[in-house]
Amino acid sequence: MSALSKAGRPADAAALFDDMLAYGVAPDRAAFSLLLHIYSSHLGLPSAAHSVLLWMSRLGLPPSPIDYADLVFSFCRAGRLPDALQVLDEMRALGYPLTTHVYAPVLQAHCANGDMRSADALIASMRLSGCHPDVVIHNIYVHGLCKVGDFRAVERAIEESGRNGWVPDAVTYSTYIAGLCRCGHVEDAFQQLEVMVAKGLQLTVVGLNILLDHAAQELDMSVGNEVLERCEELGFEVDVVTYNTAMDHFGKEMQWLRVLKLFADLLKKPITPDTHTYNILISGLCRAGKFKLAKFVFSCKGFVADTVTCNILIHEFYGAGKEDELGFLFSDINAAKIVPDTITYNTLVDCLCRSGRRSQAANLVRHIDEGYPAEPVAHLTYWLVRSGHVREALRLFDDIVAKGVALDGRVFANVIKAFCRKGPVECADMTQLCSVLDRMLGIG
DNA sequence: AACATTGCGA
Repeated sequence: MSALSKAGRPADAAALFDDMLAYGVAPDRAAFSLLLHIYSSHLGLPSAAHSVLLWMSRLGLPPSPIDYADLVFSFCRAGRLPDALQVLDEMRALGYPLTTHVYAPVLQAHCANGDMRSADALIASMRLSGCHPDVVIHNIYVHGLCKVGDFRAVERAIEESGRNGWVPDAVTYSTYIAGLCRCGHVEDAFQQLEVMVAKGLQLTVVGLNILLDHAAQELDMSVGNEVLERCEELGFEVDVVTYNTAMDHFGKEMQWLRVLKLFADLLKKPITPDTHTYNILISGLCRAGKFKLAKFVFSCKGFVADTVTCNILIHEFYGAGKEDELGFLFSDINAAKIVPDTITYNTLVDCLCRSGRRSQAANLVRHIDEGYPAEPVAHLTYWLVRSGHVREALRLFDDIVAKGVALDGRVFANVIKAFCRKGPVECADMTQLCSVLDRMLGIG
């Protein structure tokens, strides 16, 4: 079981436990612990893990503190905070030690909920119970503060770190810098970069990529053509994402030659392009009108297309009126077993509607998945209303309701958006809008 | 136990 789970086959490992029972071999404490770990950490099934815990207790094999910690982690990751807190209480009742490892996922869950009051309370209770919050605990906390945009509190936490017995590390500052970027405070982010460098700390590669990404949006990237070389001069580690980010920005500015040059540079370095790289390249080539070259890249050896590649190509080829050339794509989709996602369907609906093929789009939406998934329906509705076919939209709603599918809020939002887009000129539409909204609210 | 950036649709 251990070997299978380490080889990335947790489901097979769990099945092996059943085999063991079937052959009459009685599991010992270690076997139960392993099964619990597989359910909680590898398969993300906290309820199953919990039943293993009850099962072994009943057999007189007391679960260890590590088993309980696994369970806490698993409930937190599944977003089941109340269950996690209950397990925590059981641990307290049993007199098991509550370590930072046990508290970390709970704190993480509070932060993910944006509930910083509970996060503060948890850290305070850790101190009271004699479990000193360490760097990792504070890094989780800082991430939570960044998420809610409370940068003053981040400053305060770092300032008080000495008194509270922890030392901010590269993760602390990388988290802080990424958070500042996400809120558009790129200037402040660079200031923190200086602070951390002065302390002898190096930004993580991911942190660097985030900073570059946001800096490129603010600064004039076209001047900073040699940004990547400058990075390497400064000793920053550059990876494939760094190149992808730069290529994407030049692509958005329609500087196709620069995109190609960066791609060529990348190939010369010991950096391997990934699917993102090729997708950025393909979308850039299409937008530059180089469809033949895009097709060539698609068929290159070593490039594995994914759903996004297909979404890009569908969008671009339809936009250029070249949809009959998409045959190469569909033969490849079947070969690679690429599964269309909701964006694929949304894109197809948009493309069909844009070229006036409303009934084809309606037919598609009717047959996706179980029928009438929310997002493609919302896209179809948007186009029907925008092109003045409100009656068709109403008929669509009837079909959906008749099939027993509920009208999603996203459909509702797109109806309003489409009417707004039409503008105040067509006053007659106002009564139409009201009748559609009444229908959706079930009062018309 | 922690930080997560790049590609598609409206």
